[in-house]
Amino acid sequence: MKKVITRFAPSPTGKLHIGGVRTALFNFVYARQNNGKFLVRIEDTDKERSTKEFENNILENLSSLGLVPDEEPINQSERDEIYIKAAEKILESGNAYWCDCSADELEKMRKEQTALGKKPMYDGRSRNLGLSRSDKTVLRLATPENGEVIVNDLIRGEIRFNNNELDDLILLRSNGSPTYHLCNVVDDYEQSVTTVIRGEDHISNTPRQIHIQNALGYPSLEYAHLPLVLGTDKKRLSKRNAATSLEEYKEKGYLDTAILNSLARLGWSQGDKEVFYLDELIKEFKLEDVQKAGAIFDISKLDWLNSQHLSNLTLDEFKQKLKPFLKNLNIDIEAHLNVDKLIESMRTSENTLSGISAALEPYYKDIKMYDEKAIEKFIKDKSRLVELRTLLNDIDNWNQETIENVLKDFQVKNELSVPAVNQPIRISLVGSTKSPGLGLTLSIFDKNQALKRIDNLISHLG
RNA sequence: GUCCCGUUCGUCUAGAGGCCUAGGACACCGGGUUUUCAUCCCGGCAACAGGGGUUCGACUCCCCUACGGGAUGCCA
Repeated sequence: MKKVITRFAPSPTGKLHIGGVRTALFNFVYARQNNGKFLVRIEDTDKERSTKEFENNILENLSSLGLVPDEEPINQSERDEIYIKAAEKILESGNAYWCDCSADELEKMRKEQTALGKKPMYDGRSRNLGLSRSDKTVLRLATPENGEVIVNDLIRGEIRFNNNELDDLILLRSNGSPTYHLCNVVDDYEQSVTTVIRGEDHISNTPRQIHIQNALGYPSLEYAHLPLVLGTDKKRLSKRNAATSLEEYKEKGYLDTAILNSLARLGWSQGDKEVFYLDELIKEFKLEDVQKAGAIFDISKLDWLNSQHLSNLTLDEFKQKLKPFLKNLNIDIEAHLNVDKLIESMRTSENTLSGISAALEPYYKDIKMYDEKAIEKFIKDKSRLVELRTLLNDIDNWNQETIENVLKDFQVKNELSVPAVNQPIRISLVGSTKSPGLGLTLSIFDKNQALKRIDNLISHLG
């Protein structure tokens, strides 16, 4: 049995895309569960659109997710020689020919075909012309005209294509540079790739690539075409309908593990289990069980998954993850008297780290803005607040239990409703009516801070 | 247009001819806990695209239609 080798082959024409992450993940997991290798190959043959910046973004993000390739990634842009050699081999074997059709001519041809209701495709007009190489000729593969190619797909089974549906694709451009199909096939062979796991949008490329393999005498590969990740408009996820780059999700405060989890569950499931970590995926994932239909990426499921992954973190881990998000708000996470108590009581307040950070802001900084509606509803005049301040000021033993008892006594004695007592204090402390239990919230601040905040609200009321 | 792939609750999915009165999760709605918010717990709503076969029996198998997506580049 040959060692399984998978690869993720992005072209660096944009930041690491969430759909790309899923492709990489499935490649990684499949390699791991077969004790094989996971490779990354940068397909930067399009010199116009490829940038080093994007390449670095892809590589860095991949490794931050833990999808680390087992070998140093290679760049196709540095391997022209190998591809050209392969192209020459195909030419020598008689399976390729030079074609001098201009862009205009080809466009005209396609228009005519379309007008006749035919599939626009190169008609092979230069095939038997015996042209030789020039700066105006491209090298085309002589695709078999009859018969069919069968793609054996791990997810979809056999897919058949008639050879007469396939036109003679370009191997070498007129400037001599190799094209995607050639490079892709050659590198899969050169890197001993055994299994190609990629997006469904490549299905129709597969028979063409198989023809190149055949012309080169390469062994056949295993294929798995993944359903596409879709936006809510049912079209492939694009900037038009959602955040597409991994970076954007990280910046919003989604955990790597949660992102991976939600991507894995898109198109695949295992019983009733929803929460997965990478090691569990490696144990339980089955490529054959992947769904065939495209799947809409639902942010609310990610939100929930994120909350699950967040709650599975220890307090220390959680604080580490939160730290940079607070820093973005100019907050030093340790700059609070009761950091651990505060963070622990607030960690379920929102689903994302950025959301939690925002919710934490009033605990670290003075209240900039009070919820005026809440003030209107719960604070008729400041006299009660003044009264409560005195009450709290008299507490010597400043802890949650004592505070709660004092407030309860006051509330019962004066026959007041709980909100009538609690909400004014809460608004003083955090600016709104949202906070953990009041005794807990008060004890998170020290007595002086708490009284100060009450004073601030009193003076705000004027 | 042509070729290819697909189609179960709003969304992700379970379902390999009787186990389906179609299960779970998210979302949503209602209730409980917290007399705030969030968490948590309980409950509810909600789907086999349509039509033909095959079969004693079809979500499951076959065909057609419809719809959706992908591909049709000297992009990858």
